[in-house]
Amino acid sequence: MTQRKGPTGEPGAGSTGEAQTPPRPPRARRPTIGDVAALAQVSKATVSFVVNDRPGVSPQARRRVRAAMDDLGWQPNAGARALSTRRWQTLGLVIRRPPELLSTDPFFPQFVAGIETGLAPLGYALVLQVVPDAESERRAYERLAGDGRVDGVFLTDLRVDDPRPTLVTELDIPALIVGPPQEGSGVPSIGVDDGSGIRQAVRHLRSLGHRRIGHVCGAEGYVHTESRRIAWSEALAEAGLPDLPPAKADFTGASGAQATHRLLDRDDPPTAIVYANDLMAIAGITAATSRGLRVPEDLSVVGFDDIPLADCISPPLTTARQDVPAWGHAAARTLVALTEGKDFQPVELPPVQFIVRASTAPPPA
Amino acid sequence: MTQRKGPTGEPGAGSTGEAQTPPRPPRARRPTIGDVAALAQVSKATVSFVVNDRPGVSPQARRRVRAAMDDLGWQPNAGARALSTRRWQTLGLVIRRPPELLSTDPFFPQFVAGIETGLAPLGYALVLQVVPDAESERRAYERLAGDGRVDGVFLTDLRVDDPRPTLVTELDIPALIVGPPQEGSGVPSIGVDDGSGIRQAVRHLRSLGHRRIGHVCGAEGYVHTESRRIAWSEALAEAGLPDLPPAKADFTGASGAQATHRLLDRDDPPTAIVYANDLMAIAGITAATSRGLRVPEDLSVVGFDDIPLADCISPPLTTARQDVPAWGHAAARTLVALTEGKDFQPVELPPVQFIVRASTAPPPA
DNA sequence: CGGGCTTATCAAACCGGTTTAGTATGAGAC
DNA sequence: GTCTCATACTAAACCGGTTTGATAAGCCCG
Repeated sequence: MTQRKGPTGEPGAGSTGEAQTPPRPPRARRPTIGDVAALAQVSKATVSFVVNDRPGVSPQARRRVRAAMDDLGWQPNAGARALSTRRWQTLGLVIRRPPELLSTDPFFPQFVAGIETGLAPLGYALVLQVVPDAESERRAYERLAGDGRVDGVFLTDLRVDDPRPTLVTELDIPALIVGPPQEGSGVPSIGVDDGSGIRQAVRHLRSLGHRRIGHVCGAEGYVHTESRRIAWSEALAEAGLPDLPPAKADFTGASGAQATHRLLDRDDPPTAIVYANDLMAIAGITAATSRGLRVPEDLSVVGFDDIPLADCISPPLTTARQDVPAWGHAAARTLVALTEGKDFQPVELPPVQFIVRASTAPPPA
Repeated sequence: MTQRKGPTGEPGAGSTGEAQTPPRPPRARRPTIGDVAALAQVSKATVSFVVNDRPGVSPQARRRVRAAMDDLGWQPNAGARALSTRRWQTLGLVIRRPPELLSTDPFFPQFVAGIETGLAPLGYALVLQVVPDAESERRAYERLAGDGRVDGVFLTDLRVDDPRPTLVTELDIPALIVGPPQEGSGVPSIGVDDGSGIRQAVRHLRSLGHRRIGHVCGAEGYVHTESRRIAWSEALAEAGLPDLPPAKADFTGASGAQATHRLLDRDDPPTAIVYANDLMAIAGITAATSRGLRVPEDLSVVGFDDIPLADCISPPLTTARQDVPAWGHAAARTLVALTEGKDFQPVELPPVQFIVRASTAPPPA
């Protein structure tokens, strides 16, 4: 836990009791393009041409410059370059999550990893901000856009009537919505139809013979909460099944358990429940089991996300999975293209995959 | 999924078939310090003094400058400022994780959130890189340090004989190890003693009457895998309990289940198992149950992390929890201080908390 | 009323790159 | 031998801030 200050201890200093810390050696000045130019006996402009692969440099000069770069271990300074080119090679991601949901959501780390795979080969970096509330969120975007720290921003976890599409338009910064398109917002979007996972779930349960299929919603106000609820509701109608009121919850395990109890307390309890995420589904299994129900014999359960735990529990969870890293990858490439002034090209993403495990079975007779 | 191009549709364009996209309006030039200076009728230097709260500006001038800033909505350009001050106000975090572990680990998102709470008030930003292997990891640090994009870097998930402390010393960039101190590395560190959670677990099980307490390790090569294994081993010795060979695993659910079976296949199977993380512990419960053992009556199980699911499953998991956001917060403040040339001050973190739930009980008679 | 001293202000240099406009060189055409 | 015309190369301007050194103005005092 203590820092070694390098090999040169000061033997006398210790006994004096003074805080006589040996001065840390100043950070070495890094070489600049000027140093490289001098060593290679060319002008700064020539060095710049070489590193940016532009024509008009003789092979000899090019060699000398490369040698000088290697010699000095020079890398162009990102700030100086950004100042000239007005291109930061950096994208911004602002995540607004209540702390209690942060470590539960499998989306965020996978998405970030996917973004990286898209960004790294392009030499782009990602600046990340995690904010607790709407006000900090707005400030975060304003700062990112205002001080020119990023070339573009992602908009994730859209809410209904989200102010951010308007905000980024005002801030005049390239942006990409990660999720279903927001008609009329003017902001391009990239996302998969996650309702399809829910529809597959309902069809799967219907084909097993279920007729009363409940739904436990995610946190209110998110578009992906709504789209999953609506997909469930429409799939019921399409299958000619009776409507049930959806049980509100908020993606947390505790809320999922409560919602499960509410559904099972009904006079006509569902024989199957489709949850808006796996965490609630697993909590729901536990809740049902605690009431003496067996899963899947008495109650079928379907989750959403396919978290790593989904097949480590008993019974293994039937759920829907999106290829989140691929999504992040595509989002990164799309936003980079947008910041480079290219026109928006919609991208095809791998569809949501429905995974049947052992938490679903025919309803009790 | 398609982009609206603004309210002015071009009615004729559609039928021609040409890709006659209306030219996107160029991004507006943002105001510069010069614009503010001109509007306030002062020099750029005076504006700079005002924004940086330096003395030597009359109240009148100060007012005029502030008014002009508000009028134009000016924010200093981060790159230009960084170029002059050589301070980026940005920290780097490189995460190297095999993809399959990325979404399982509760540490990473919480830690990032904690970093943010430390960084945001200081006006600092975080650039994040996620890399798949050692080679990309080294390149990531070299790039971050070399192009001056960050003022300092975090080192997380240290491995035994990790090359990074040496690397950051060579790269001459402020760095902070997140985890137990690496003696002799010269790199300061901040971390809690996570062995204490394991020791508490062993003592807890011992006091319940257990005598054969097994351990399922994390992925090989990580210092936190080793420190947990060693803590378990030492705690056994200290409690006068017989040594058992640790069961190797890699933090994944599948490996945890396998390791559990190996332990339970022994002639003298343990009556309690301490897992290096919750995911393996939960998979272990499922594995044990599938063999007809009851948890906790026949086998006690202890996890590590306290993931949100830990108390949503049956039985709720006894586990150890660290205050990861606080850790991230402290790490951020410490690294910022380091980049500002201040001396390293070790920080006291809240200790690991041991949480007793229902997955532990006295051993069978 | 002139000299010393503080305070407010600004022009210019600087950070480290990119880009532009212009010069030097040599080959090829006539 | 001169007149294009590429091609290789460079000096200088520029990006948008910070910082330095100099100057001007105001004040107090003898």
